[in-house]
Amino acid sequence: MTLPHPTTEQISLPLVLSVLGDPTRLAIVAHLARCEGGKGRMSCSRFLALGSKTNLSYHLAKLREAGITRTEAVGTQRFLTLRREDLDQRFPGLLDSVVAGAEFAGLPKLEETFEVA
Amino acid sequence: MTLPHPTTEQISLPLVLSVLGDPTRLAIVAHLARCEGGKGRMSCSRFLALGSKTNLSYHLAKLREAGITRTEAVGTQRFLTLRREDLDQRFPGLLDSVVAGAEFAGLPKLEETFEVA
DNA sequence: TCCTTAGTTCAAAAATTATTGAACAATTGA
DNA sequence: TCAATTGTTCAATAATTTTTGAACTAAGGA
Repeated sequence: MTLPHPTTEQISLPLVLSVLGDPTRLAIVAHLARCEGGKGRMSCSRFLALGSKTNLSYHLAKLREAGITRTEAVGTQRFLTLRREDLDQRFPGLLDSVVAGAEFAGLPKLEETFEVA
Repeated sequence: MTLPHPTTEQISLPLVLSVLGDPTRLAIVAHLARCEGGKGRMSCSRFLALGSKTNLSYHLAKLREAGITRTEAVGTQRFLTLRREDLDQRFPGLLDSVVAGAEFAGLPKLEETFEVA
């Protein structure tokens, strides 16, 4: 069961910007970038502090559809990773500046977590 | 008659991102950045190809309120400039990467124009 | 003064996005 | 097998954003 992701070339700048413009989604991206040097996989449930299960599912789908995150299904869980390399290739410097700015944006903060699996 | 602009510190990242996420507004910003090394002043009417007078007024107000552009009134005209220094200070690298990405985003293109006044 | 130009404001309508809860599916563990 | 966990989908609602046209303001020029 593979979820649909855009290819690197399909990633659209206006879409990326508007998807990142939502505080909940920006907090998710900032958290992914902060944890394990931005290479971490993280299950959706990590983000439950940011909203209901349903609403989170909606926001995470937006991130995936915009090409910002990759979602892999493992069992009943979904693991999220930042598509850092794809984004850096397509829009050099964008993710870094957004993540840096997000640290001071007063977004909902999530605890640092360590992903074992 | 001075229009309200946020101070540099008031510029909010999520707001900047969502305002730039609209293709019309992104085209305006890309055009401002392209002309005269991004230092150009440009009257609103330069952008009429992108929409009606009323609609443009709406989008330009969004850009101003987000702190992306500065609008000065001169007679009946409004001149727009990019707030490049403020944005660079607040979110280093963001504007450059957005403008670079916008060149390949298939946005509505405006003619290069030369502002005399 | 009267007209034109440049742009805003307002209210309504249209369109899009976000949020919710109920129902569902798939996996995992007891 | 049964129950719990993880998350999705659907339909409805709420909220926000975008677009439009009519009316308006404020200069500037004839």
